[in-house]
Amino acid sequence: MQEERRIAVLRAIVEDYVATEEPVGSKALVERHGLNVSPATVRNDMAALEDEGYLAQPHTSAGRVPTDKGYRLFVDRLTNLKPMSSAEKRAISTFLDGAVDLDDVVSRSVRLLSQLTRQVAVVQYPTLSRSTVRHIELVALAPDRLLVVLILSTGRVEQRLLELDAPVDDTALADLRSLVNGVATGELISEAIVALGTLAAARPGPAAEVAESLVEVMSDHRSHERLVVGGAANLARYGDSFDSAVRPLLEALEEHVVLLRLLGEASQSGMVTVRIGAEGPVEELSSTSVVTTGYGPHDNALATLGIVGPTRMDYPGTMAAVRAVARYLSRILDEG
Amino acid sequence: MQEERRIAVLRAIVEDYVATEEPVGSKALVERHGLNVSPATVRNDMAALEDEGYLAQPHTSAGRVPTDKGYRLFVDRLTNLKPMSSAEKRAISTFLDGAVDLDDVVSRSVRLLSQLTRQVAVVQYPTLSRSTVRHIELVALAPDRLLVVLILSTGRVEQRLLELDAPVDDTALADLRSLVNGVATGELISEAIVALGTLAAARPGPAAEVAESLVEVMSDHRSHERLVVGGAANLARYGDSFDSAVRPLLEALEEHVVLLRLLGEASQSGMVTVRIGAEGPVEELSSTSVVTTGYGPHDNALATLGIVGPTRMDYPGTMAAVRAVARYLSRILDEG
DNA sequence: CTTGGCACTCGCTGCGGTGGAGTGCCAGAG
DNA sequence: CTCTGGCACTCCACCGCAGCGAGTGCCAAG
Repeated sequence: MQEERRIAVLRAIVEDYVATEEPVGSKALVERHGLNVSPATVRNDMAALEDEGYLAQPHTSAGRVPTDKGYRLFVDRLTNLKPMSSAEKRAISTFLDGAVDLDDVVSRSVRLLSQLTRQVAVVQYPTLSRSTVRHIELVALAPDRLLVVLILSTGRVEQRLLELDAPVDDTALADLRSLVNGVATGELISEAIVALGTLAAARPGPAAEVAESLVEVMSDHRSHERLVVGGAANLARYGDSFDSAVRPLLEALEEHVVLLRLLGEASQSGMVTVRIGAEGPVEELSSTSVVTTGYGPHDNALATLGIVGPTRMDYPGTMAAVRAVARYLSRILDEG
Repeated sequence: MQEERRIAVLRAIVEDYVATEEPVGSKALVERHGLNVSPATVRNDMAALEDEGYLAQPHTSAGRVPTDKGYRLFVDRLTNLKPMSSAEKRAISTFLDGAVDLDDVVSRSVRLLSQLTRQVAVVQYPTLSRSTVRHIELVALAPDRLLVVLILSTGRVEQRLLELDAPVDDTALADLRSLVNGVATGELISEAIVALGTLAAARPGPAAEVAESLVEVMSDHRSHERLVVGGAANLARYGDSFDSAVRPLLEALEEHVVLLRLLGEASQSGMVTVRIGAEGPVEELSSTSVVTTGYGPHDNALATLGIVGPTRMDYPGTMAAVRAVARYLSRILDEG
């Protein structure tokens, strides 16, 4: 079956190229991998793969290099990911088990992920939109200044200062507190926003002010979608193609809005998504790949995590690492 | 006065080298700057400056390059910083005035500073240790689970979950709340820690637990000294000397502990501190300079901000930008 | 102390030649 | 129809070499 062998050749080329960073030729291929055919045969296959757009040569009479389409096929045909070694598994648990709060969990995850994959890691905070309101607290800093504190089921805490039009006394504050809690506690964020909106319309005065402030906090895009980036030092391994590749990437990493779009569509937990080169939505990052997956308690993905790296990367290993961290993280959120 | 001219020569070399990134020779020097002497004279001065360690040549028969010691002298002899253009001044105010809370102020400052200097900017959060306790709030998530919220005079809010040994009811909670607030509100963090410590010793039970938790939050190093980094994309301008210079720098930027040591000793607000090359405490960063200054309300420095960049940088401009941002930031904290 | 002159150093650039890895194609064998 | 060995060909990467030019150090004169 020559079709099957071609896939094997492609796989071998991808593996070699990822390992050596150099165009790979027919002779070296048959030697390093146990292909029981001659170099000439492999050459024919390579020519065919090139015609179909899976390979490219930097210049005539050089070895072949996978194209984005080639990586795509390689990833799609990937049957089983490189399993985590027991050392790696141990590293994951010792790394994450010591975390004390949500911030800590997230920042540890970023470090872990960037170390495991030796790439730039990105972890999004569990999104508000699918979590529920655990409690709302109002703290009087002055008679007409409130601190509005929103506590979510994920352990996330958001707060905001609110200047009231008129001062309120302690009993009025207690009433307010139980009012907004009665309306919002236990609800999904999306539902709480609606409920507080109607409350604001129905009860003008301080209640409306507080409710509006809460709605603002809940729908505030910035706090909605916070994320943490780590492992930028791994970019130093790019070496060549520096200004063209690293600079836009570094810029994108600081533009969290862009990053969020990058993580954007990655779906349910369990499924690892790979975006190769120009498949992504950010044109400056057309020479990088993004490996992401969703995570969250009870297998519904509250947020996304993943890595960004060169298209020439160890996909099986990276995908396995991303999946493993996401699973462990989900488990932790389950417990907390 | 030949001594004076030597300083002028050094200054001219530094300026040219910073601008061109290339070793500068005697002829180009007299042309570009209005030195009314011949190249030969300059050559003599350069040889003298090299003997004294202020200059170096990459190789025989190349131009001269300033040494760290040369930059040091240049900076010390700096009488007046490059004034901010009115456009820059406008940029600063429009950039910072829209900020809504402390997080926002800090992150905007980082962006601003990195854009003004085209270097990597670092801004430390106003330190807890010199700020005071504005309010403490206890929120019952469950009968035996409290959320302890600490609000500081800087607007900073810290929170922590606390599992109690025994459940407390609402009235007991109110008592606890007024107890800890009575002891700590209005105090400096350092004093509040002491007061809460004695409270914990005197009143075992839930009060002690709450007090200990608060002490922990207050002395927690991690929350103590948070900082934000921005403008890493500017590292792309390093171009050459890549792996040797950028990689350790990127690593240091993620190691906030290291960065804090770097900002460390920078003193009162108003004074801009410059650490050149190996003068700093981090040996991996011996080819970079750090320009920092303190900032905070009422001219006492709560925290430090600054930039990290190559020793070959525009010191007058950078120092002016750092000072300008720090002043503006201090003013904002004054008002808030 | 400054200046012009002069010999010298040495990195940078462009050039041709060579070696070798790799290819494409073809004819023959299974 | 597929695989294989052979062969001619193509280029890139590497090397050594020469010429150029910017820059220096030193010296003797103003």
